Amino acid sequence: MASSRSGPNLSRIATSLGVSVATVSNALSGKGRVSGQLVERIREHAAELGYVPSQAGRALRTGRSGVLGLVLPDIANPLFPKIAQAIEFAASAAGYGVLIADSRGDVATQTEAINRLVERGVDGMVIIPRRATRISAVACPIAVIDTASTPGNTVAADHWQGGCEIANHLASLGHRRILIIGNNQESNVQNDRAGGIRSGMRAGMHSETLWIERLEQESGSGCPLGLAEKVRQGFTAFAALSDLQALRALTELQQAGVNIPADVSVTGFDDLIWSPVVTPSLTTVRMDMDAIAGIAVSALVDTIRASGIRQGMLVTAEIDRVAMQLIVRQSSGPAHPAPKTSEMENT
Amino acid sequence: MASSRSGPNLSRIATSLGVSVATVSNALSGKGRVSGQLVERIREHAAELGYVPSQAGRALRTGRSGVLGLVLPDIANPLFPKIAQAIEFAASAAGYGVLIADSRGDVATQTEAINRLVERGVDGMVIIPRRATRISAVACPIAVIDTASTPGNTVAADHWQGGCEIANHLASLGHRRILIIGNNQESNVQNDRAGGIRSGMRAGMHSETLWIERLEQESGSGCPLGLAEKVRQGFTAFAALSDLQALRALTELQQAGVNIPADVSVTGFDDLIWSPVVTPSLTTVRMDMDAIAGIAVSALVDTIRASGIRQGMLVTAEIDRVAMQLIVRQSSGPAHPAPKTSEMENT
DNA sequence: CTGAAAGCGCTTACAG
DNA sequence: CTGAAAGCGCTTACAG
Repeated sequence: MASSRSGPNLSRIATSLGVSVATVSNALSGKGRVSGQLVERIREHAAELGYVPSQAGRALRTGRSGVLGLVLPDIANPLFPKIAQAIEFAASAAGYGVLIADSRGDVATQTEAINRLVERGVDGMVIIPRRATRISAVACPIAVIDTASTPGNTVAADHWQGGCEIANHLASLGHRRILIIGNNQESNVQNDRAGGIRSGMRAGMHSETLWIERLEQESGSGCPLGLAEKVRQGFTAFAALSDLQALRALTELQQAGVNIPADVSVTGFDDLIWSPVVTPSLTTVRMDMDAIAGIAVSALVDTIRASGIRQGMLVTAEIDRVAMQLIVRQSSGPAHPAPKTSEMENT
Repeated sequence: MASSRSGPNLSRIATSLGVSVATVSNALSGKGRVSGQLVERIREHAAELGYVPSQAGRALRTGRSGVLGLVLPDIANPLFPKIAQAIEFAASAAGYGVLIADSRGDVATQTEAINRLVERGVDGMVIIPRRATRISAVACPIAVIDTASTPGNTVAADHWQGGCEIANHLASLGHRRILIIGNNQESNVQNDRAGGIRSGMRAGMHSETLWIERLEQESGSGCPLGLAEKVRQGFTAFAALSDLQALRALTELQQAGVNIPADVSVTGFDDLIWSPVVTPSLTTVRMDMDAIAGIAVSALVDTIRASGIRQGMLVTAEIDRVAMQLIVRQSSGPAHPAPKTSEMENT
């Protein structure tokens, strides 16, 4: 039994037109020298027949599949829709398809996911590594999107600078005591963001950092963060390292009767889908995923086009960190010395 | 220039072992009759050499790419991570890769996205159609995931029954006046959910429905929903048709000083990532995406394996609607006749 | 400007 | 049990 393609192939077009397959191929790809008239006739006929070129044939011959892999070790990440959309868009514009692979949060399976993609013959891949995972040698060019501070990185949002934006914003509103709320202390991204916030603070400002995962290990998953107590201690700004944590903070504070932004300000990171929709809408910092995806994909594509040999190599880009942009919404406002702020002095 | 594969191929293994490629192929696939000893030697050697079979060669020969397409016309949808993860998992377990395609919300480009996948030679595809889009004939088997009430459907969550679950839950808590909050009236999914809620209400219960998109067309995007006013009118339960709208309702009510669940209950749909994390955590209804994806993918794979001819046909499954499961969390509680509920009588 | 031919890596009847 | 051979659809030097 042979292949079971339904549509016509080059050979069918060729015989039906009384020319050679080579000529048809050349006419369709615009490569070889074919007379204008013939080109037109061939293209017309191909369109009539509904010719769809076989990727398999082309891939086998050229050694290129025209497909890029996207490895997302944490597909449950709420940023995922934006990432996937941006990568798919950039890849599609460059003529590539996108094959996804997920390691379901398991660090061990990341390698397996990568191998599956290699077996499927991807020409290259975009990897967003889980936490501090280092990517070992892979049989194709790879672009890594992570924090700029991670070594072996192709492109990243400038999370540190994003943190600075938040700190500046809060400082200019008059906030002096900031509670940074992160999820996981091992995350490079979250660490950079927190570092940026701290480094962007002005003289006389004070910050503490609350890591939710650590707290939950002691107090159980979904436990309260005790933010009302922090308000009593004089914190007037809650700077979460992701919009998910910001949302958690926002609702916990609201439930405790704290008014946002009259009493305290809340900020997030990433401009996730709910940020503009909650009340009050969330001040946050956005990364330009389209720019990042565009840089990663074009670096990858350049390498693929240039190299005859498919090697395992980390691709680099000219611009390797993309600025984040502050989006001021209603959840942040001027700091008013709270009524109960008497304790502020003695800490 | 020939193909630029880096690794060894069947021929290399064959000559290096002094056997034929056919035998190597048979040994590796376990198909033809090869002596146990030889099989072992071949496998060992292949592993040593790090042999990775060429999908392109196999695809060209068999006419099967081993890849499934996933068409998501609205990749920004917050359900997307769950869908993509579930499909990828099911496909991967069945030995298939997943190629994603997005039409960026544009109805017109849906067809284009589908065509791109066909050109890449997918063996079949899973389509989650945008709104009420009908899928026209496609050159490969397709599985459609939508509402059960949509004609031409492979499998779906039973959104109607999910609505009933919500209505039952609220009824048993003593709620009588329910505000249903949806986004778009054109959505089949949202209509089914709303219909389920209405049909699940008991005698003496009353509901109204608020469509956000329509409201925003008049009052501008991001406008308040006026829920505090609804509370004054005696509504004690707010049943959103998605967790995103539930979140919007929850924060708007909290901001207005309404206590949840003491004063009113809020419920959602889909168990999105933030549902367990907000305060109070959100009562919602979950669909078993793994089950749905499993059914869609296996129906697809069965058809692909069975049919020699790659035709455009809608695949059907034995189970075509999967029950949704109520998850009771803290945002819903017993209805107390509110202090200002005097108006309840006269409406 | 056009065509004949080779070959990418694989699988599958078929012959031995 | 093992091998020789054909052929999937395409592209690309090369010859004419």
